Amino acid sequence: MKLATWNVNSLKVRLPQVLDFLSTESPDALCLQETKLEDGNFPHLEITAAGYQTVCSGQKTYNGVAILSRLPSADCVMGILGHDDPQKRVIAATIDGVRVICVYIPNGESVTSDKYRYKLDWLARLNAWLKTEMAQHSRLALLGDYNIAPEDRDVHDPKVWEGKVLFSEPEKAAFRELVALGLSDSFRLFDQPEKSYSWWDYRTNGFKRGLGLRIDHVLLSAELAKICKKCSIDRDRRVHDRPSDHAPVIVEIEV
DNA sequence: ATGGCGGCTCGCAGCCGA
Repeated sequence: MKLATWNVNSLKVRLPQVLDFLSTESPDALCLQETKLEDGNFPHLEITAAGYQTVCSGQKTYNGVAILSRLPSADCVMGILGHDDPQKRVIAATIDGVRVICVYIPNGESVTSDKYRYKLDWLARLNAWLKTEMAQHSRLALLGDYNIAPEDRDVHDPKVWEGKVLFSEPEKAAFRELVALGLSDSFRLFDQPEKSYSWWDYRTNGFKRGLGLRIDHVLLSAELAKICKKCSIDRDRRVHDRPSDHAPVIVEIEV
């Protein structure tokens, strides 16, 4: 089974690139973030024609998540249970016996922002909800844009980023608390190239300069981690004409 | 080097992302 996650930064703009990804990678499931589309405008025709079914939870302008899958999905849940949040950031579904949870964790803006407090509160709510999801599903994958670089090696210059949003201690602690639920960062189960990142800032011409962060992750439950065979970042997608600022992350599991 | 980009909108300027 191949699972992938990609913050597309507008599905309207990136649809041709998503269709190309589906045809060349043939993932069993693809989690999308920042679709920026209301559900009524979701490109179901094109996705269906590519051989994929969709569950989506979107809104215009901001946020929006979706899971595309070859096989039908079951028990779809939108949002964090008990958290009445107008921002569409979570969708979960069971696909071929695997609980696939797609998340777009808030950005936080800066450590002094109200949005940063919202981010930390949101992460605590996610953690609490995941406990119940994990109790029900031994095969569980949490994929998405976490907006957290968990370790020094995930940041092009840890000194520059020290204490800043995406790399502050409370955010890293929240990431470790997710791992402490019994999840594994699939990327670090394997040897990886140095300077492996999943996001590069458009504004600083970050991609060409190699200035990136690894903030898109696939966390796997113990049962999936022990049969995970590969995790990679598809950085070549960032070279494309009109690329998303994020690259896809792909995992292969022997299911 | 937090913007210089690139997406969005009851749009042509201002917002937000990370």
